[in-house]
Amino acid sequence: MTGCGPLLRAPQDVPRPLRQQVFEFVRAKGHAARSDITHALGISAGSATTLTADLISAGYLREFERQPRGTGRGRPKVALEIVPEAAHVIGIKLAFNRHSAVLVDFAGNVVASASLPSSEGRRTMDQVLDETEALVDKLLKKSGKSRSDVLSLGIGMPGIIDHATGTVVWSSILQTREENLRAALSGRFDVPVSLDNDANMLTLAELWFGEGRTISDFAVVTVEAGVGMGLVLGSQLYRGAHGMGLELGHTKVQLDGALCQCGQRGCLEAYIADYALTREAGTALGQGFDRAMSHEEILQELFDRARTGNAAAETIFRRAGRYLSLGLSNVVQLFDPALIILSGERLQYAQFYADEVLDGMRKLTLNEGRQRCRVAINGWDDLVWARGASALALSDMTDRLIGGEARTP
Amino acid sequence: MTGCGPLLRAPQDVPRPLRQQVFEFVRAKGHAARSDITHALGISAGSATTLTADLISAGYLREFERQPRGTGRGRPKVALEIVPEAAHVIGIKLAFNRHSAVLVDFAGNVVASASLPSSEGRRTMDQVLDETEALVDKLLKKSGKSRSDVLSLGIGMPGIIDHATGTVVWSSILQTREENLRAALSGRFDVPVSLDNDANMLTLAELWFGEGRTISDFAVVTVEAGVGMGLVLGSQLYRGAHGMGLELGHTKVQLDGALCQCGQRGCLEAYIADYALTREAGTALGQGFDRAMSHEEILQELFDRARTGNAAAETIFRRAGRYLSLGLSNVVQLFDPALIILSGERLQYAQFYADEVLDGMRKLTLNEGRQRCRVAINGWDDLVWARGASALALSDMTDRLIGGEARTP
DNA sequence: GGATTTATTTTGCAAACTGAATTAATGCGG
DNA sequence: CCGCATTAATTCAGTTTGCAAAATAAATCC
Repeated sequence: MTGCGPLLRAPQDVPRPLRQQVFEFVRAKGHAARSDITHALGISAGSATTLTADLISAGYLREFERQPRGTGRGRPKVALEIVPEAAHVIGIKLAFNRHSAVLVDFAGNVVASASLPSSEGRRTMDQVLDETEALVDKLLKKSGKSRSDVLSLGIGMPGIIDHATGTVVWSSILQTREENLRAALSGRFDVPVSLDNDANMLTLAELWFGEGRTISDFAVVTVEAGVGMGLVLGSQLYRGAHGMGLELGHTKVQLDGALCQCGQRGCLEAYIADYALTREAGTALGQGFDRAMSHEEILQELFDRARTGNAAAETIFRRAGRYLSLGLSNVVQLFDPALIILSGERLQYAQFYADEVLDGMRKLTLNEGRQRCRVAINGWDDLVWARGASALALSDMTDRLIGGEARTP
Repeated sequence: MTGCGPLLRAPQDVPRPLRQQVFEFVRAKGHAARSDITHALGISAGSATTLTADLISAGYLREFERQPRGTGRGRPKVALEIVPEAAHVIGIKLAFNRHSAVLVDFAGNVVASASLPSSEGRRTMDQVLDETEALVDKLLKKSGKSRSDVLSLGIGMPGIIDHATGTVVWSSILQTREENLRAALSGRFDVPVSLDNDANMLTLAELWFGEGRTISDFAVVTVEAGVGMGLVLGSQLYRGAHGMGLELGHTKVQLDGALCQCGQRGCLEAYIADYALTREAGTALGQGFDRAMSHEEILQELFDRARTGNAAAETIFRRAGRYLSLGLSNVVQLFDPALIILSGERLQYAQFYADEVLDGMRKLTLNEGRQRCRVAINGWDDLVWARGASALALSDMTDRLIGGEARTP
C-alpha cells in the first residue's frame, strides 16, 4: 500500500490572511461596520478592531460617517469604507479595431475611461505595445493622473492566452505567436501586468460587478465574432488545467457538420457566428445583397429584414437560435451552474428570439432534478470588458498590497 | 457605489486544521517522516513534532521502523504511518442486480469485500434497506468485525442523488422518488452515512486510489448502461450548483437526433449506450438475432461478430466510437482537463477501436494551445465503485475524527 | 435621568507556531 | 575506531494571532 487520497495540496490549505479577508469584505460590501465584519468572517470583535485599526493606519480603510441609522437601539455602528485614493489600477481591453480602458480606484470605482480606434487586423508586437501606451496616456491625461499613480495593469484580449505565464499563444490581433506580452508591457510601464483572454474578462466583470457576485458557480457565454465562455466555480474564475480558454464555440454540435473557421466541422460557432449567418445571406437577401458589405452590415441588413417579415432571413436567425439553445443546454448538462449569463454584441440580434432560445434550452435539458438553471441576458457595454480587466488588476494589486508582507510602514 | 468583488466567502477562507492536513499528508504518502511533513506543509520542525505527537498519542499515527535508507548521511528519518486498525469504514455500491461492498481500514486498505445478488429493477425503500443490511452483515461476518467497528458508511448508486441532503431524487433502482436514503440508513446503522451517485464514486476512486491522485483537474467518463461523468477541479470533486450529477450522456450531439430513453432527441447516450447499439442489432445479426436475448447478450454477440469481420456489426461499434469521440472532445473543449479517464463496463467493447476514439477526439479538439489532454482507459473492476464509496466515508470520518474538536482524550 | 441595547475598545490570556539551540543517529575519511 | 560532517527530531523561549470577557461608548426607550 502506498497510501491513498489526493497527493496535491488543496487550495484551501493555503489560506488568505485575515487582514486581506477583512479588506475584501469591506470592498465587496461598500461599507461595513466592524461588527458586520465580526459576524461575516466569524472572528471576534477584538480581532475586528485590531485588523481594521491596522488597515486604517496603513491608509487603506477609513471611517465613514455614522451610518444612516434606520431602526434599532444601542450604539450605532460606524461604517468603514475603502480609501479610494489609496491606489489606482487600469483595465484595458484590446480588440480588433478599437481598444478601450478604464482607470479604477482602490474601491473599484471607475475614475475615467477612454478608447482609441486602432489599426485593424493582425499587428506586430510593437504596434500593440505602442497602441496600448497611447491609450494609457490618453486615459491618464483625461483623469489627471500620472503613470506613477497606477499600481497594476490588467489586460484582456481575444485569442489563446496563458494567464499564468502572460504569454499570448495566439491572437487574432497579433501577427506572431507565443509572445510574452506581459513581460513586454511590464517592462514598458514598470508595473505588474496581468493578462487574460476576453471571455474571462467578461466573466470577471460579472463576478466583480454584476449578477455573479452572489453566485458561486456560473457560466458566462459570449456571442461575438466567435462564441466564448468563462466559468466561475467556487467563486473563482476557472482557468482549466492548461490555462487556456474554454472554447464553447468549438464544441461539436453535429458530427461532420458545417465547416468552421478553425478548419473542423460541426463546431457550434459554424452555426451561430457572424460568418455562419452571412454565409447564407445571399440567398435570403436577394438583390439587397452586396458582396462588398462587411459582415456587420450584412448582419444588420439580415436582422432588419427578419424583423420585417422576411421568412428566409428569419429562418437564418431561428436556426442559429436553436443551435445556441443546444450549446447552452450542453453547458447546463455538464456543469450544472446556478446561472448562465449571456452576453456579447451579437446578442442584440438574439433579442427578438431570446425567449425561444431559452425555451429551447430548457427543452433540451434534463430537469429531473429540482431547480432549473437561470439564464440572464446582459447588456453588452464596451466598457464592461475593460472593467473586467480592471478587476484582474485590482485583485492582483490587493494580493500584493494587503496580502503580502507589506505591513504598516 | 455599492462595492465590488465577489460577495460570497471563497472556500479557501475556511482553512482545514493543520492537524488534519498532517494526517492526510501521511495517509496520502503511505509513510512520511516528520521532516517530510515539515517541507510539504511549510511548517516548522517544531510544529511537526507537536502535531505528530498529538496524533500519535491519540492513536491515529505511529512510528514505522526506520526507513530502508538508501543513500544519504545524517540521522535517518523515522517514517510515520497511519494506524490502520484505528478505525474502519464501509463503502457500498448499489446497482441494478448486484450490490458490492468493501470494508476499509483507516489507511484505506481493503480489509474485506463482499457482494450479493439483489432483486432486479425498481424496488421499495425497505427492500433497498434490507438488501444493504444483508450485504453489510455478510461483509462484517467475512471480516470478523462487528457493526460497532464501523464508523462511517459511504454509498454510491445510480440516479440523481443530492449529496448535500442525502436525498435520492430519482434512481433506476428505486420505485419512489425524493427519498432520504441517508437518514434512513443512518437510522438503521447508527453511523453517519454519505450518499452520492455512482459516477462520482468512480471519480472519487480515481482521485483517492488511481491516476487522479497527482492531478488537480480531471474528468472521469463512464460508459455503462448510460454515460456518466465526474469531475475533479482543484483536487476536489465538483458537484455543481445543485448537487446533482453531471450528465454527459444527455448532452446533445445532434439537433433533432436519435431518440433517447430520457425522451429527448440527440443525446450522446442515444448513440452509444446499450440500447442504442442493440437497436440496430437485428439488422446486423440477421438470423443470429433472438428477440429474447438480454441487452448484454446481444452486445456480446454483436461484439464477437464485429471482431470476426461482420461489417454491419463493426459499423455499429464504429459509429458509437465516433460519437464517443465527439462527446469527449466537447468535454475537453469546455473544461480543459489535464486528463480524461475512461471507465465503465462497456469499455471492453471499445477496446478494439480505442485508438480510433482517441484519434477522433484529438481531431475534434482545437489544439492551438500546447499540451493535449491525456486520455487513460482504466480497467473496470466491480470493486472500484465500492472503493470510491469508501473514500467518501473515509473523508467524512477523517473530518469528524481528526478535523473536529475531538482532541486527545 | 436611568435602564436597556448594541458597538467598539481594552485587556489579559491561551493556543499555535516559529526559530534557535540542543540532542540524536548515521556515513565517511582517515 | 574516532572525530566530523550531515541530516532528523526535540526542546524551549519567544512571537504572533486571535479569543473571551470586562470595560467603555453612544444611542434609544421610558
